[in-house]
Amino acid sequence: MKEPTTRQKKILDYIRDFISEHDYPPSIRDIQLGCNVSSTSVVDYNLRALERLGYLRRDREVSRAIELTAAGGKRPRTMAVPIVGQIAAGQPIPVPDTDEFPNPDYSDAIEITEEMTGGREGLFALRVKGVSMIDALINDGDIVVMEPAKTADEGDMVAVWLKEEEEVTLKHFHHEGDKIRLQPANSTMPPIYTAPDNVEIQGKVVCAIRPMR
Amino acid sequence: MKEPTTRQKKILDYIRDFISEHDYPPSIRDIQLGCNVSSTSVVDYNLRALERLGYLRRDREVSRAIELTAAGGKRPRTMAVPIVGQIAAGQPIPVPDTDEFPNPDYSDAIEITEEMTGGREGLFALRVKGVSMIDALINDGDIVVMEPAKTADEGDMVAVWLKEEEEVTLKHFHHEGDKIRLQPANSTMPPIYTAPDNVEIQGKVVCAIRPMR
DNA sequence: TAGTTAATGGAACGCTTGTTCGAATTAAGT
DNA sequence: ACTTAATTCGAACAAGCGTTCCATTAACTA
Repeated sequence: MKEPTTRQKKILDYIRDFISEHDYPPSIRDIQLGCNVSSTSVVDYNLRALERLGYLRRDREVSRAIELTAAGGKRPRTMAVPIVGQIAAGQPIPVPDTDEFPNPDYSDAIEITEEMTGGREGLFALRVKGVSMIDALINDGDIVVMEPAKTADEGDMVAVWLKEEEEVTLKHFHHEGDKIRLQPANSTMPPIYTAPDNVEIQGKVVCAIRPMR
Repeated sequence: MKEPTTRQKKILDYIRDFISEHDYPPSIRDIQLGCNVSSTSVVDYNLRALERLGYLRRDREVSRAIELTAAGGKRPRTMAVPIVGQIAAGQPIPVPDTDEFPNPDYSDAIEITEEMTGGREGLFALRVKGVSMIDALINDGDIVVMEPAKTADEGDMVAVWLKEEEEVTLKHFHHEGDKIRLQPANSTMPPIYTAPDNVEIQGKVVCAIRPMR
């Protein structure tokens, strides 16, 4: 792709900054002033060039209808993941009813970039209570983002409810013969071997986040 | 806070959807058409009400200058944190030269919501190499977001370079008498006691993120 | 040197859009 | 029933704003 000129780069940066600050795009005359361009027609000229190069999109005849594309540095999309409850060793995790979406109105939520979610839908988050997940390298207060799931692929990190032990745990999921091997993320810790009908997969772990207070 | 009326809720939803679709806010007449309102003045009237209620902000006399606030469902702000290198036990962490900002043009970056950064500036991120940070409950491949710092407050989790041992470690920082106590996040692990002139603080850990492949 | 294309300036035109005003309608309170 | 406030309407005004046209300058090519 052909590179934008110095002036076009400047305009692109200005649009980026303007949107970041105002949450709405600049007008042509805003750009004119902000980039020391002498005429609106020059701005229009360069915007057309940038549009042709694929850095932005415009709705003609509509004021401020400038939309930056990915190449132009579009703001990444995020999604609000509701924090639906806690996860602790002694109780199954609360999996939200997907029918209730999209208006669960939970008290708290966390924003995750699409980069993290990988486009997955229906995610929910749990706040870790206690240090029982320490072998998954997950601490008290951490937040785990989960995807509802009943089954898992080899190696997925999942939240499983162990029926016999009556506890939930976060482990990497593996088949091993006619048993299930649940491997802690901390590879120095020993795995758990158990029968398939003792494990109930409650969700896949999408990512874990540890905010420092 | 007083609740918006049915019509105002409808307008709010319309604005949200419009921005989500177009990446720029609607004009008053867009809202008029989209919400089946008979007059632009009614839209203006209700926008004023919504503004007074704190659901949005407007720049007067500027077209499409509608900005949704948090209450109104504003898209959260994010910042791109450059991944400037790796963190491993055997080498000091690469702290970026803050003078180079804001155009380091690193190959990779991670988007963090302002909710995480707490408004902090100049952050950088490191990819963890190896399992040497396991006592900080941080695994191989995790990403730690850091804030440049030469000093730390009690309890902060910091990246410290231990001169004598010639290694970097992530610990909670505490003063204890004339010594420094470096406490692992995993409270079952023993702390390190060392002399103040043996520790060189390289940055504060803002948060840790573990994407699942 | 002449000719072509890219880039810039300046100005004016006309649609877009926020604003305002008076009046009508409805809701709420006394 | 009367008053007052809250909403809605329709219309018109004025500033905002994208567009267009023409002239000018610079860079490149034949």
